[in-house]
Amino acid sequence: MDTKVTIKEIAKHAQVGTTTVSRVLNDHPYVSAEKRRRVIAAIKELDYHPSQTARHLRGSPSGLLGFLTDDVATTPYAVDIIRGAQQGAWEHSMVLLVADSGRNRQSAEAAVDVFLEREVEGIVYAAMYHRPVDLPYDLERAPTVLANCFLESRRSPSVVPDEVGGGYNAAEALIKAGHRRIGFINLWEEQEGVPPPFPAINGRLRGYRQALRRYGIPFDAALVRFTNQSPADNYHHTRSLMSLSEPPTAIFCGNDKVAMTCYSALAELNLHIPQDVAVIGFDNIVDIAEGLLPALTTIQLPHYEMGKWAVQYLMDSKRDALEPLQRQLPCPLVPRASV
Amino acid sequence: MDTKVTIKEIAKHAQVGTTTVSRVLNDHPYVSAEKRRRVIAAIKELDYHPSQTARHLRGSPSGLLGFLTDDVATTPYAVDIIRGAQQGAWEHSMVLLVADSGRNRQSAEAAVDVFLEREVEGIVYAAMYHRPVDLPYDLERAPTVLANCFLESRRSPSVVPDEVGGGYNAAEALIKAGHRRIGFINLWEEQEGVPPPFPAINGRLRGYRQALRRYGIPFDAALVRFTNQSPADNYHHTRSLMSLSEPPTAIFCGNDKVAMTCYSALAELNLHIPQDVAVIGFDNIVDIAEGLLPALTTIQLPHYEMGKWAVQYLMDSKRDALEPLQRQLPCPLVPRASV
DNA sequence: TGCCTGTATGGTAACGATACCATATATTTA
DNA sequence: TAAATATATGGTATCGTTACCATACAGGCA
Repeated sequence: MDTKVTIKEIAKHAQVGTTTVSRVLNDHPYVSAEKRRRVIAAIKELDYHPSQTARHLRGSPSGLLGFLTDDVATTPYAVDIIRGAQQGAWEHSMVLLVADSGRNRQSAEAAVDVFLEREVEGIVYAAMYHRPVDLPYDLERAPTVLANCFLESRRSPSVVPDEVGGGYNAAEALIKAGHRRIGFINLWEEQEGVPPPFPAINGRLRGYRQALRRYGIPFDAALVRFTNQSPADNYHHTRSLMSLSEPPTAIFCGNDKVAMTCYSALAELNLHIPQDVAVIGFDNIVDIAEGLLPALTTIQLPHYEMGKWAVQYLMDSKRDALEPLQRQLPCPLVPRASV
Repeated sequence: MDTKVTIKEIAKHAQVGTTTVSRVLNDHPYVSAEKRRRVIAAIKELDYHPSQTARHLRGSPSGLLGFLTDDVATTPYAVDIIRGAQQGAWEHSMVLLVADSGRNRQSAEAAVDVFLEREVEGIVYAAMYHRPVDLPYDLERAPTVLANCFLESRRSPSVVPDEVGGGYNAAEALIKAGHRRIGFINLWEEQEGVPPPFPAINGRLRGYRQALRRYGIPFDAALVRFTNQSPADNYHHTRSLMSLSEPPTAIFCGNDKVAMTCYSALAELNLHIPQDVAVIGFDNIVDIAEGLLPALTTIQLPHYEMGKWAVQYLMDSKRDALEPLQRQLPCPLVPRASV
């Protein structure tokens, strides 16, 4: 690189003082048209770019946001959170600094230290699946918004998917298509025999029940299953549901992967989708949903929106303390051909 | 936040000069054990963190790397490139600044300007699928490494998947399992009737042919198909392959999505995988590959590795000019149950 | 004893941009 | 016409850190 060009050289080149150059750069008044013109010409000619570093040292905000994830790579589209955050940051003329917290608390602390050394104006802590988390650093250290996760204590603002609404939307879509017996293969993840606190599981079930109630359909526990998400288990539950004395005419699958196995199981039974049985998924893993035949109707998780919201909220409440608002974003229906 | 604590306060608190504090911070010699102890104590007590901004202004390198993507979100795991880059950066004590280039050249230029204003030490330009690109900014502006894409001119170093090797690996896995008639449903993407230059397509086909040649199996053009990637077309080609007078005993699918449709088509024909027909995919979209029954044997794209390599190369050749090395990383076999 | 070298220490000028202050001229108002 | 105000302009201290310089004193050597 050539030696970087500074404001001084612009000043010399345009035959003005450095102050005048600074005034032009920041649109301050009290610069004659003639000098402004000369300065702008010099900037163009020398390809000058102001140093953010110097600006920041002088007192301007850093223009930096930290984005910290747990790197548990589960569902691939969760990374849309980062795209949303990036977009939000861009709209506020901010840049995103990303790090992942690694597996241990120590390297997470280190990542936050790195953020703070660069004086980020805020941190988005994002989880790859919706769950409660322990923040791996002291909350006081920087304004923080949680995305796709939350603190049990609710002391930080957070933005998460409205799982209840998503479950409701799924069930309602099936009901509106005329179904009254709706199987539900919900997710499950044992942890030492204790029911997991994951909002996806309980929330979607509550939404499912709400929809039934709303449309006057009695709840039948036999229709609700829990899968450990192995294809074998998904398969088993589909078969089991369909062999009930009064089998469902529609199946709400806990996620698109379950739906995928469900398709195969139904195909083996020679049941056609959606004529014989309607199927609805959850997550909108596009590769799966559009790859299946017929294409899978499913529910979208608002990953992109959560990332964007988190940054937005961080920016909006810049000066004030951060209200620990717990925001839920809708999980809309993505209608395709399976209902 | 409290007013940030500076080196001066540490100096006062430890009753030494600022220079001594700086020396302790940077492990310079000529500090007595006693003063070193006092300084370290003061740093701990006041929770001091040095300002990277000031350091950088003073002349240290910025410690920043820019990561720029085209945001064409296609295959979800491509974002592993960013994880790899992040990991690589971390290992070099660098931080990653991410931006996406937006749809148009203009906003890409703007993103690069942002990078340069912060004096990134290098830029990784990553594409979401393997292809030739036009760099949306002037190469001279910063040392650049391309990941998952390349310049036609090859003037910048780049790291891409070894598509030929991947195709070879897939075909070889099938051959080693005893298959001699191997169908290949390759990808295709028409662009005004002109065959696309995408390396995935040509490379994998070449690999497939190499493997056949290596094992003395004659090439049969009837076994090679091209799909526009719509489920309908994938389906059609599977059926068509299986209705040949001498149908294949194994099918190499251009990607996992194709394989997914292939599974359904074979199920309808009452053909079992892998007993009747073996299937192999490409991409290792885990949600698909592990969700299918039987689990799909496939080829892994080295996304994570490309990200990491790009950063590594950028760092290794920091001082010297960047040799325009064109690196190919292997696409290894991921054996599961479908072969 | 005088001089060098090695150790220890702190003052201060940079780095690049901006805010404050001082100054100078032009324009308005009493 | 004098005074007050608006417009224009540049010098310089400052942000937090480090490099350079100056200083000081210890011990080693001739």
